[in-house]
Amino acid sequence: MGRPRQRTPELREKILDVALDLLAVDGPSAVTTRAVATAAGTSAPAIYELFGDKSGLVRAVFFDGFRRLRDRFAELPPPQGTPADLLAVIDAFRDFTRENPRLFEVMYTKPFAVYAPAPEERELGDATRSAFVDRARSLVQADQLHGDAVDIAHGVLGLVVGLATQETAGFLGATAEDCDRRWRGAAESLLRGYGVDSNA
Amino acid sequence: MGRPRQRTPELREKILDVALDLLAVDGPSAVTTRAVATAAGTSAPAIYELFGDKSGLVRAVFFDGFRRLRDRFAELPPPQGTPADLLAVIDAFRDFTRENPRLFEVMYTKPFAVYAPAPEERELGDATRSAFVDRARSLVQADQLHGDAVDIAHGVLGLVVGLATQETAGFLGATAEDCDRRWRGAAESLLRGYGVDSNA
DNA sequence: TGGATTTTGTATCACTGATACAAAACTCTG
DNA sequence: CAGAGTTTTGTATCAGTGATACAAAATCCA
Repeated sequence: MGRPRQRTPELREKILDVALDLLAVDGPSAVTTRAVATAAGTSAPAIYELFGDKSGLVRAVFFDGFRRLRDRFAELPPPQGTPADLLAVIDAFRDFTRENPRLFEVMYTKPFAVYAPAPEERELGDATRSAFVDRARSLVQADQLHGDAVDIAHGVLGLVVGLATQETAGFLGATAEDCDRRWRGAAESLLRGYGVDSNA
Repeated sequence: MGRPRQRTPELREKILDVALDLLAVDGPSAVTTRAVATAAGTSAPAIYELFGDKSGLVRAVFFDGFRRLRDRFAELPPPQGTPADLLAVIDAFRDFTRENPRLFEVMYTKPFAVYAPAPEERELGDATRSAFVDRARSLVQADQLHGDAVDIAHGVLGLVVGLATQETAGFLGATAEDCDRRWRGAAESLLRGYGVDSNA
């Protein structure tokens, strides 16, 4: 008995969808509690009941971004045991950041002052690591790359995060050809460098 | 005649110093117009007279960051014509980001919703490019690296921005040794990879 | 000393995140 | 079927932010 509930898990998803949409279209400054609530057909306090506070909403966006990225990686063809396996992950990562630049920024930079992921949140949400680490490990075991697989994965992730940051900000190059060439050259060079046994 | 001026270029510098300090100590959310003005011994409208608006203040912080980074690069020993020249720039860049993590974020990510550098501002403020590009060009001419020097510089810059982003956020590694090893491994591998003539 | 002039800081606005609480919406009993 | 009882919701409000109009302050000169 009592007034029927409207602040359901379904409304939570609706709010999250609206937040993702506002973020993608008009950027972080458009994601205000009032704007999100109104566009979702409810009022601001619903966000606080369903997400705790605004940082909870941004956190949900953050996790959803990593879920989508994981789905993207899951569509990749099975690894063949060559460095091209890692190049495929790099390409998929880049495609994702070009299609979802604001979402990428929420995941890897901190456009919202109210939310910075704690290390454990980062690990939970980070689907990236395993895609990189698993392939790096296979390649190290196959003697195609040399060094610690986790170190290599962090290096590759560092490169792609940096290139994507520069590209989404418009500073990687003026033309698509410039950006393509720089992505490809850097990715191939890094893997080539990891392929050399520096202790040999 | 009239009331003596207080909103002088000296006060502008004072305000900028205060903003840099508040940013470094308490992060972007501590840089409010009131807090900066009070700490500088003036009132909020002075900021608007001297900087236009808050994004103007953040822009000044942005430029000051690149000035400091350029000074850091200027202290580097003269290039010797080996890939170690670029490794030295990479090390100096990393040192800078570890000593000024919030400032680095203002320069390369967008922690303030109100300010994103326009491409021409980025080029003006970017002392990074020439330090990387000049050395890359020398190494390409000396046949130590292969490819376009500007492309290589963008690739190296991408790597260091990404690694620094991850490190300042605490996601590059749990210990200093982890971070050191991953920086070194990635930097050396990338340069090693650029050293191979992929068209040969 | 007091008018004229320039500069400053206070008071205020719109908007944001956040929340208290009265109105709304429903169930069930007498 | 009226209305008490219960639960939920959205409105009204608060403090803090970026921004600005304008009265008060501070000076100079007649």
